[in-house]
Amino acid sequence: MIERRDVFQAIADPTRRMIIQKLSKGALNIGQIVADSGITRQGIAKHLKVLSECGMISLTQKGREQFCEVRLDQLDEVIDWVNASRKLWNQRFEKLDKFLTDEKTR
Amino acid sequence: MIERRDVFQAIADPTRRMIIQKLSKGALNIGQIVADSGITRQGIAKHLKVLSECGMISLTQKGREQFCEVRLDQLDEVIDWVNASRKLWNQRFEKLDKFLTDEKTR
DNA sequence: TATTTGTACAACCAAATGGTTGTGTATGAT
DNA sequence: ATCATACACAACCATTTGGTTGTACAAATA
Repeated sequence: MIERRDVFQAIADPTRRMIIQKLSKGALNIGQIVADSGITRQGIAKHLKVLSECGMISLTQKGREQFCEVRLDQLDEVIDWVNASRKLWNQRFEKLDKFLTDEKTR
Repeated sequence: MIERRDVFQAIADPTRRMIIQKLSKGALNIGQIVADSGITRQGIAKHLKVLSECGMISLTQKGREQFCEVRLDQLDEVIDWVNASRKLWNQRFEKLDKFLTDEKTR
């Protein structure tokens, strides 16, 4: 089990998805993310570390506060993968179709 | 840590993504999935269990063979979540825009 | 019938995960 | 100067994860 750190893993955890949704509404400091989350600041910090390592968020120091901004373009990788799977799925019977067409016209 | 079993977790693992891609080209039995995967049949079986519990694949007994078929429509949930996040992101400055417009027309 | 094939089940393992508490340390406000 | 705030770092913990080996068994095939 190598430590994987990619967007798929980033969005695998419900708490991290919650964080992403919160940040989608605008940048927040850590305390604001913690508020009403039901888990400790340290717990949130760990999730932020993961999100940061995946390039899903960027952090900016501002006085004693740390502002988090989400980078939603990273989610393109997920969309791309899903679309690739669907493309394969749609092409799945093309070979058979081609074979049957050839059969008929031969 | 409650045992989560959802589509996000299903696609979090690279091996499971590989399985989904393989199955996107058409149904396969377990042996065919194992071939060239680099991991043991038992390892694959565990991943198939997860995918099955997430509703990502359906299994059909056929003699002594077990055929796996992928259910790509389950991925809609992922697409929906990504789109929802992006919508929030786009709406993020609407309130501010509205405020500025009101300011100007007052 | 004997053997190979396709699979299932159980136990085991190290590492990762998702939390916690406890402590220290800057920064900003009173 | 004091105190509250916002955070970082470390240690700890139970559970999950992603594999492995080993054993057993039913279905095809020779």
